[in-house]
Amino acid sequence: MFADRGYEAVTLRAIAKEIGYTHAVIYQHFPDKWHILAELSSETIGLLIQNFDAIAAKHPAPKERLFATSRGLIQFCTAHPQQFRNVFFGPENRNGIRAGQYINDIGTPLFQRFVQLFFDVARDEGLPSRDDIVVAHTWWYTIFGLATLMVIQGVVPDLPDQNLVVEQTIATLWAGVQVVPRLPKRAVSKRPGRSSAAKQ
Amino acid sequence: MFADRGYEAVTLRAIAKEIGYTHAVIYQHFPDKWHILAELSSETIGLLIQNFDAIAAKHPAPKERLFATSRGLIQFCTAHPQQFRNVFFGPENRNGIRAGQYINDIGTPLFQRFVQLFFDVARDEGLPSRDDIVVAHTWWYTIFGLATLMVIQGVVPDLPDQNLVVEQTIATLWAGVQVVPRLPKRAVSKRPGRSSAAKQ
DNA sequence: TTGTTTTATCACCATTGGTTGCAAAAGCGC
DNA sequence: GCGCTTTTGCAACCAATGGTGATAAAACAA
Repeated sequence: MFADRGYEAVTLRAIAKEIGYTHAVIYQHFPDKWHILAELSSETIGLLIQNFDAIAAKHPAPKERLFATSRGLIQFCTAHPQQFRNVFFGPENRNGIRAGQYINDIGTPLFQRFVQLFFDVARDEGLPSRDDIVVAHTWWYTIFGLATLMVIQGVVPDLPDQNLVVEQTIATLWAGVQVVPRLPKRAVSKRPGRSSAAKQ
Repeated sequence: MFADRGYEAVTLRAIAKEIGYTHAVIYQHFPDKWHILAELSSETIGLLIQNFDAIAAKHPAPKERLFATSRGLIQFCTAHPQQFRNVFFGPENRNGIRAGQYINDIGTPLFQRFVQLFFDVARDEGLPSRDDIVVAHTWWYTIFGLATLMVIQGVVPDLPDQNLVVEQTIATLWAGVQVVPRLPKRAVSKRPGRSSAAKQ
């Protein structure tokens, strides 16, 4: 129901009616509404990890594994857009924690798997990188960010064929990491402009 | 107040108290709570465009303009994280429209500016691209997605220096677009796996 | 049959977004 | 100043929501 109508639109009484109970009974299983979403989010991330592992298992060559899992992540997100939104961009509990953060114990392994995968690629392909961990972040952020934008509508209008953008992104990333330019050690704050570097 | 505490946490009565009125008075100026956010979002996007133009004006060389506006977008987003979230990931109105979509008339110019900028870069630098518009999307999505992940906490744990990731991303993108590999025309659906290509 | 624990419900609460009718106030022509 | 209209603000109210006991029914154990 959360996936169909969104978290806010689903009322506890509606859930109760769906399962043939009164809404009060739900509080014997969950401390509050938010924890229902947290439970579901945990399952979603579990599926995401399963998906990641299944794809990785099919591709022994690291480079192909990197490509396939990157595509797989995006496919998974666009296949379950509302779940993805609920997990990472959904409501916060009274402590300002989102479900994705709350179950970070589960989410972290996914990211760590990816970092390991990228290290494998760097070794196997002899990538000329020095800061592999930063480059790994770059790749991951790019893919994850792309998945996000494809799931959340209205950020960018008139997007062409999504698959094309995904492939172009991966191809561009790959071309980029093969060169992996030395960072220019640029000083952002060199210009005496007004306040920048706000860090929230 | 929305920027401080978040949309849901701010009650209309709290707003009314802040301005020294009753909450009923607000409905003489806005049809509902959501439209207050829409109005503020409109201002936010206006600032974003101003910011974009100001940065662009300072950099006559297209390549530097591309770099500077890319950094500027991310800086703006991380400097106003809650506004950014409210605009693009905030609540939907009863028609399922987010503020960012609602004021798309304002948001679209920003994207179009960027596309034009990228075309300038491609011409000026003699980029070997064929599908400039797709590559432009790629760059834009990557930067925008990166900004998103830096604003929404909890998606990726243990991020290293944010500035480093930004610079690495831009450098990688730049290295990539200078090569701009021919897309492999990969057939995602070649493998007979189960349902993919879900398009929401 | 007893006593105990689980399960579900009903009635209730405070708060929220939103509406309505009415009175005070502000404008305005004179 | 006076009478009239329009604007502005408010108190009271509404329905719905998340959440909370007190209590009764059911299940279980002896």
